Amino acid sequence: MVRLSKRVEYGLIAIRYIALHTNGDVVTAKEIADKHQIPYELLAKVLQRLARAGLIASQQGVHGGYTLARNPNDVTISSIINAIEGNPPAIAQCMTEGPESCEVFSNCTIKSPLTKVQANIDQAFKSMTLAQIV
Amino acid sequence: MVRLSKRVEYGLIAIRYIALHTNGDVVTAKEIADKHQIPYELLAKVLQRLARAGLIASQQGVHGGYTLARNPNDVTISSIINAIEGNPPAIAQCMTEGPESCEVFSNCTIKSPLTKVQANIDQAFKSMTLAQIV
DNA sequence: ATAATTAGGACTTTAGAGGTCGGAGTTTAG
DNA sequence: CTAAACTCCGACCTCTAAAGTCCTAATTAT
Repeated sequence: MVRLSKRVEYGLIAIRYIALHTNGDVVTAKEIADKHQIPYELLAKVLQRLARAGLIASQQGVHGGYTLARNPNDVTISSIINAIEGNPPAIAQCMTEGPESCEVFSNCTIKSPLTKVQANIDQAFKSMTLAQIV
Repeated sequence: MVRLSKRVEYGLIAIRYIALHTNGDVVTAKEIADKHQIPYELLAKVLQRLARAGLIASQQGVHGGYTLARNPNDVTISSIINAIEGNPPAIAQCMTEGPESCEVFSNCTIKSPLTKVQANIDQAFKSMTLAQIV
């Protein structure tokens, strides 16, 4: 419960690695997968999402790979998760998908306190940047 | 991702309801299930766990049911989750089950930052009590 | 041309959450 | 002393979403 997905774990490991190795050179998906023993195919897709979100820059073709696209201080953990998952981390469905997604919304007596807990958690993810984890 | 389980949602709704209705009378599992339209069987088990953990008191037999066993100020959201799930909410496996549970632990480059995020989240769950959600 | 890379859709597998069932133990009422 | 209304609890089924795999482009340096 309240676990981060593997995709997010892999994404964090990967973007950290890229941040540490962006010195002119690009980093390939294969390299990251090998070094950390994580499934290449899955990692590749995570990297693609990070690229689409503009957090990392991709270069195709031979000698292609990834580099960091932003200042590590400007990349929050929250934005990384958002790029990978498509929505921010939420402890309840109605917090990502709105009230109407919850069939018992009107019977739900705990949304208000949960919203506060959610705000705390949001803060935890937003207050940490890539710069702090390299 | 990072969702609370239904069991925890039901547990929170239930213990809140019990807290609100503990005036000499007991509250039955059926009553809570009906009022909130949640599956009776599942709720029953959640209540049993809360009882075993000493958060609520159960009385068996006809006219049996549940009452609150502690002062609402002494019951944290964290302790409720713990009672229901068996372990505290953790964003990564190695945080509940220890380093050896993670087969890539030595390759994991993000445990230290994640531990900090985890601490924040723990705090969010510990700092809110049942008294605050009734 | 070809080899190395990213891009991305479709598919299969797996684990765990959610839910159900059946039966046993406990207590009060009649 | 029996029946009814409860809690208790393990075993089981089901369903979904996460995790992982596979296949086929598109791109680019050599």
